[in-house]
Amino acid sequence: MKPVLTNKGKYGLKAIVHLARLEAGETAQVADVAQRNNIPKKFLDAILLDLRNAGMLRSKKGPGGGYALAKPARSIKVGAVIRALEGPIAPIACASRSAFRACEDCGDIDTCPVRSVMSDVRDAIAGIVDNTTVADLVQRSTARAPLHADYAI
Amino acid sequence: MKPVLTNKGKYGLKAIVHLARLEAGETAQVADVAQRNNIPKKFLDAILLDLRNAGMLRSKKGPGGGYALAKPARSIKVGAVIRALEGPIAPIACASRSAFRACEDCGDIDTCPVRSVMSDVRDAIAGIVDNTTVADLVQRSTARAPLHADYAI
DNA sequence: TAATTATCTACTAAATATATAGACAATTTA
DNA sequence: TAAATTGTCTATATATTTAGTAGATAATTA
Repeated sequence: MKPVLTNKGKYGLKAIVHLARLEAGETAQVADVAQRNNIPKKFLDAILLDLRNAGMLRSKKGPGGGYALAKPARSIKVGAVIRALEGPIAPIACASRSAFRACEDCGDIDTCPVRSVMSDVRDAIAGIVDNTTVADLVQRSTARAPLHADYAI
Repeated sequence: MKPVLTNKGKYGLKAIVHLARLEAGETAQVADVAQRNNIPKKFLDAILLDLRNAGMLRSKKGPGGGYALAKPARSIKVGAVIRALEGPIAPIACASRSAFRACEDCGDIDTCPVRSVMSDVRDAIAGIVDNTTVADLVQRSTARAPLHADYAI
């Protein structure tokens, strides 16, 4: 298995977490997001545009402009970000729900053992990415203490 | 996400299921496995060699030779086949157990939200592929009736 | 010895990932 | 209105990976 999550997806997730940390009404510029996260600026341009076109971000041109979330971080699923930037999450097209396509070498799709196990994998991946939100990522990246730290002082 | 399971892995799984269906002591030749599964013969050569070197198959040269499983199908995990042919299953190197590698752009690996969620994804994938054996695949590809068909005649 | 079958090395072509360059459009502020 | 700023769009370039092919070599059997 080669890069399932490419740099594009990784950069996009890092950037949207960055934006989710902004105060309400605040915007961040691409150059700043790029620098703070070690992302090539021009590459990030295209990534943020994809996320904007997917409805997750809003943008504003000109001085004082920049990017911000278009909706609450808790309503943006990690799976949506990944699908917008990388396409379907299924390990193989014949196991995809959103972009199903039969293999040319496959005789009977209903009894294909590869498709069977890869469908299970697809569901397992979706179970994680569609039940984790950008807000969850913000919380994880902020919390440096172990879980249940609220029991401590 | 691009091809997580490439043709190499798909062909390898199909081939090992083919071999798992053989009678005990029987072997199959590469040309036959290739033809029956619509796999390019030369490509399959390299794939079976990898699986052999990983200890899952045994081979014999000359007339009457061929390939066979080196151990019971129920002891060969799908995850082992995939790892042998495609490398680590983690979606990103920083979330891999067997081939961990930090991202160059990552500041603090312990609080990286991308690594956190991708580690969950890795565990979810492993939960499937390391709990499914080649014997399971044989069973699935044979059973055409719905589950619990044993209640029917 | 001849036929068969796996094994090994090298190479090619196509697709994908990872950017970079530069013009253009919108907005703000002086 | 002019100038600076910032996002948007199109095109191009390079490196890596995938997917496969070609051909020689080694082992085994009949």
